[in-house]
Order: sequence, then structure tokens, then C-alpha cells
Amino acid sequence: MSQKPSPKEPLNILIVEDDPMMRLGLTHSLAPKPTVNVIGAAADGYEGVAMAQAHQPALVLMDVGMPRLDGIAATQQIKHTLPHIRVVMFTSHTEQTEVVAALSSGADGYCIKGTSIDTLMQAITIATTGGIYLDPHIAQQVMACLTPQPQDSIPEHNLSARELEVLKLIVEGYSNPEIGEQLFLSTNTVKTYVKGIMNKLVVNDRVQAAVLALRKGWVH
Amino acid sequence: MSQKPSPKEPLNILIVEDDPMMRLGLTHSLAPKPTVNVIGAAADGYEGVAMAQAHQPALVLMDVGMPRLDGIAATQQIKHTLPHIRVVMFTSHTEQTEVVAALSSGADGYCIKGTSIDTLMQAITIATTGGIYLDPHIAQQVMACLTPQPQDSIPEHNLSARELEVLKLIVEGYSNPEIGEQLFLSTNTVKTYVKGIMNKLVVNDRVQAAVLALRKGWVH
DNA sequence: GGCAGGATCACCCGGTGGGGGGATGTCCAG
DNA sequence: CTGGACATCCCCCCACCGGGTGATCCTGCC
Repeated sequence: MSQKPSPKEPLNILIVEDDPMMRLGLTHSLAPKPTVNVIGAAADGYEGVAMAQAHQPALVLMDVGMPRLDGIAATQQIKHTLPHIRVVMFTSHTEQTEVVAALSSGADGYCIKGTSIDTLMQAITIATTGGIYLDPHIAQQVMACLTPQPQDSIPEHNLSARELEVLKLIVEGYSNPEIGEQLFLSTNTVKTYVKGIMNKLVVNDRVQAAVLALRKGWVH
Repeated sequence: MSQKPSPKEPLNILIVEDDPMMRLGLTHSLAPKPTVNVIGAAADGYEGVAMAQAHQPALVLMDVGMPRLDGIAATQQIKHTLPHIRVVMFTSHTEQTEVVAALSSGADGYCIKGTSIDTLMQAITIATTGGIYLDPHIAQQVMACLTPQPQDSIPEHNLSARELEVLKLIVEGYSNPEIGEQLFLSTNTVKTYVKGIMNKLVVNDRVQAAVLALRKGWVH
């Protein structure tokens, strides 16, 4: 287990958020909490990185959309120079690319603006202990990103085992006679399979069949 | 936001764990908690799925390594038939493949055995609100899995712009005459390009050229 | 000014690919 | 048991692909 710091001593937090209103709201929301201690607030990524280096907070609450240096780049820099600092993203962006980029940059949590203070506190607590919190709204997206393989539960193959075998060899670059050798078939038979494959895949030649097979992930 | 059920009413929880000792420990650890209510405990995946269907708990605490039906398969079944039930993995497995498989199966959290009751409760709470909790020990692995893309930035092409254009059309499935039409070239010229492409890629036919282009990500 | 290399064309020709057939065998349902 | 669906095999024919060889422009580089 990670070293769990005594919950008695408050957690030093740095807020990085360009919207003054939101910055104020955040600061005042966290101020009354006994477990945390807001040590400062930066208005953009540059300030955020500088203040993080200067004050070494335990955790940074990081907005994503900011002028000059965005939250993702700032997180990367902080994580690069001060890996022990935990970073929780706090943003309204829910697009998968944004989310993945944020997490890839080293963020330890991802909260959506509009969440309750309690939830935010929970994310902070978890990030502090080394875990990761993902907001319900983006959880599915991350999961989807984690599971690229179970694309279609219905392969919609129609291809027989033999045809799949032939298709695999087509992708490998073998000619019909070569495929025949490997499968102990006559070239004519192989051609029949190829015809069947092209019919079922609704393509005109083996190139398109190979491309389809690769794109659909039937073969590698 | 998700519908946050009033925190007053306790959360019905089903425990699925094959080790009798661990099962007992879990049950007794959660019993005194006012926010949760352990409604049962299953000893393997089959029992777990059956009890989940019978009692419809709000959340399932799921072990991974179990006889007959493992936790991942059980989670898939539960999520398939009862998607509203949240599932938190509780296991000692930390291998990346296990973790990813678990999350891919639809789990809403991942705790490592040995964690504190408080952390487990936190994971349960988060999963209930729709979020995802990842244990500190596996967080890095998931992050690593999320960022597989930064492969090599050296295309090592050698292909001229025109050749790339032709290669792209080959992948699209066009024949040489068709490519000629699209690029306003004679078939002979197209053939010259195709020859050049095959020479530079060291392949024998257009199929292998297309496969290479797809695998290397030169075209999509 | 030469020279390399890309882009554009042309011809020949052997082998292959893909479209048309037709032929078995098995297996399952009516 | 009979018929159809399917996988498996075989043959012919010709358009097209791919190898070989060569030509003409143009651009950039030494």
C-alpha cells in the first residue's frame, strides 16, 4: 500500500484555472474543508507549473482549456519534473480524445465541472492515495478506449474455416498456386475459395479482400 | 449527473469470492458499515451470476480467480443481463492483461486485496455514483495501456508523393486502369509507379504492397 | 553544364487472377 | 428418404497484372 499520510494534516492543494469566477468558486468551496489547504491559484498553465515548482503542493487541481499553456501540457511538465505531485483534471471537456490525452499526460483523476464538492473531494482523496478517479460521464469513454478489440460481436463473416485460412494466406502475400501448395490443394480449388471469399465480402479482387480482412481485424 | 440515491438508504451488496476465509472477512468488514448492506455471498462465478439475477443487488464485489466461472466472465454475464448493477473487482491480480480484461468486461472499479476497508468503501461509493476507481498499484498499468500510440515517427518511406498517391488507390481497391482514370494518367504510367512501389517496398505484388501500407499506417 | 532522379509515356509477353461453368460429398430438415 | 444448403473440388477462357526495356521531359544539385 502507499504511504497513507495521516489524515490529520491538511493536504496542500494548488488550483490552476483560467476563469476567475470558477477559480474563486473552487477556492472558496475547498477552503472550509479541514482536510485540504488551498495554497494558491494560478490563471494558466505557465503560472501553474511555476507555482507547483515553487510551492510543491501535494496535489494540483488542473483545468484543461487555458490560454498560453493548456492543462494537458502543464500536467506533463509537472509530472516530468515533480512526479510525486498528484494532478486531478477538472474540466468540462468530455470528448474521448481530450480525456485520453489528459490521462496519458499523467493525470490521477478526471472530474467534470458541475460535479458536487463532495465528489471532487473524493477524487482528491483517491488521487492522494495513488488511485485514479474517473467521472461517471467519461468512464464509459475510457472503457471504450481500453477495449478496441471487441468491435463487433457479430463478425459477420459467413466465411468458412477454409475460406478464412485462404484469406489469411492472401494477406500474407501468397499467390493462388502458393496457397495451393501450403494447403495441399490444386490451384483451381484455391481459386474457387477466393471467388467465394470475394462474393461473401462483396469485393472485386483479392486486394480489397486483404484490405477488408486487415481493417476488420480478422487477420493480423 | 447520475441519479445519486439518497445516501440514507443502505446499498445492497453481493459478495462473490471463493476463499471462505476472505469471504467471511469481507462480509464482517462491511457488515458494520451503515451505508451498505451485504445481502449475500457466492463462492464462484456461477453462484454469483445466479444470486445477482435473483437478488438484484446494487453492487457486486467480485473476485477474479475463482473455480468454474472466473470473475471476468461472471462480470460480463452480469453486465450483459443486468447492466444497472455495478461491479467492483476485488483481487490480488495485478498483471496488466488481467486488469484490462477485467475493466473490458465492464467492471466499475478495481481494488487490490490488502487494501483498507476505507479504500474499499471509497471504491464502492464511486462505482455506485457511476465513476471508476482504480487501485494505485494498477493505475500506472492502465495508463500505459491507454497510450500505445507513440510508435515510430520515422515513416522510412522512400516513396515519392505520386507513388504514395498510387499506393493509396491500390489499397482502395482500384485496378491500374482505374487509377489511371483518377489521376489522369495512362495505364502504362500507373504500371511504372506500381513497379516502383513494389521495388521500394521489396514486395512481389500489389496485395503485399497494400498490406504493408495498412500495417505501417501509411494509409487508412 | 552535366547528372541524378522524379514524372510521364510506350511496347511486349508470360503468368496469374477472376468470371463462367460443373462436379462431388456431407449434413440437416422436411 | 429425399431435397436443399454448404463445403469442397475441378476445368476453361481472357482481361489484367507484373517483369523487362526504353524513351522524353523537367527539376534540383554538384
